[in-house]
Amino acid sequence: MPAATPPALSPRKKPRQARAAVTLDAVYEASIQLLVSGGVARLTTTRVAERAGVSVGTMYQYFPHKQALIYALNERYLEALAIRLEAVCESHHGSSLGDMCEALIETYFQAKTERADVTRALYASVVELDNGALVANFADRADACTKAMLASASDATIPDLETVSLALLTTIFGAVRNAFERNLDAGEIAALKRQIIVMCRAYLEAVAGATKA
Amino acid sequence: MPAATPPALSPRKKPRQARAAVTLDAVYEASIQLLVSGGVARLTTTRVAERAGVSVGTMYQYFPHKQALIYALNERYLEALAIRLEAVCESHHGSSLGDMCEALIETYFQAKTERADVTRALYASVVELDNGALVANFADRADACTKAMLASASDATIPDLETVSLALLTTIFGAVRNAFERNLDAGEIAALKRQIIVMCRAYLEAVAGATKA
DNA sequence: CAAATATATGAAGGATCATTCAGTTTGAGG
DNA sequence: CCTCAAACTGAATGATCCTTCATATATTTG
Repeated sequence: MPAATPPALSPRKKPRQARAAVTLDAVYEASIQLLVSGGVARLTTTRVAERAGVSVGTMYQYFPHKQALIYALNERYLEALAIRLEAVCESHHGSSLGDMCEALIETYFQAKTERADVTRALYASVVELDNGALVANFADRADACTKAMLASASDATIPDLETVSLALLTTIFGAVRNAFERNLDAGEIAALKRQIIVMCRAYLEAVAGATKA
Repeated sequence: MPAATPPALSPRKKPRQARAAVTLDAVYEASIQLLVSGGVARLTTTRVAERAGVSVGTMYQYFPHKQALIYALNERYLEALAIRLEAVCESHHGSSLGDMCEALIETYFQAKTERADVTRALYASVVELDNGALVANFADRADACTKAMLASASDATIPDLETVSLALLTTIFGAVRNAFERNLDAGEIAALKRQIIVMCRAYLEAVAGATKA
């Protein structure tokens, strides 16, 4: 179930014709490019329209205001990210805790670093809006699929799944974010990723209850 | 050694008389209040001046532009935070790895949550400026004192101190940041803190080489 | 093909703000 | 008490930017 977008931030209308969809995509793409190249400061309605090759008025047919545009950008991004996480979690049902850890971390790091500039741009853009609902929805989905995965582990049972799952995700998400804040390069991030894997595995082993089989 | 503030962001002049110092403090205080109450959007030069009880012109005697003010706010905050981290690290030289972990995490969580509104406000304000130097300086200090502490552990020796220390701090800093993003309440944060302690201890044990004594 | 609907245009309105500077007040040193 | 520098004032300036709307064009439908 996709996030329940707050009415004040939801798009004005949906495109019904093909060219409208093209326009919308152009607007999204232009927005990302501007965010990447110059941060939130460069994201101007005029500039977005210009780069997208449409007029300002057109944008306002799809978004009631600039915030709604930024909101939509983040919504799309988080939706895609959530889908990837859900996919990897589901594909690892029944695995060992260690494999789950590794898969989860690899996937998240991969998703965040494969287009580092976009990641960075969106991290920054979030400040412009009330992202509570957005983050909450994403977090809920991530929590849910992670818990389901962990509960299906073949080698151990985890007590207090709720807490452990939260700690695990908070660590992974946070570590990546901090890595971006520190401006670590690709090599350093890769090294960090390996350490986080070691750390999370050690954590799960420490909290895992009765070892199966 | 305090950060080498980039010239473009450094204060215009330092106060020489007592009243000037009072003014500066009022400006800082007003800025924080505004940030807390309404986010970056409410941080207007006019509003800051008004709430601080001074005129706009006065502010511009101390800060070349608004960015410099925000920069100074974050600089002060990170300076205080770095000092606290350095203190706790130094006071735990010779302790066990487990105790170090706990102390570091307790201190950082405490520092960040005792005035959660301010923490949140500053997290958001950072987007307005090029905080690279600021973050880098803070990170270097945190890395340095953490490494020194870990190297002095009484119970074990850690190989690849550089990498391990980075992973440890990235995890702790990141987890806290993510907790704020998720809007966790005090109770949930406390629970998270306990898990992070368990996790980091398990990590250090996993990577610790030759156990001493 | 004609009416209805969807999409696009972009100049103009209106509001907000950062920043300046010419002039005033306050405090310190002699 | 007098002088000079430091500190302070706040209206005015200039620039930016979001948003609207009257109008025009394209597409679909009947």
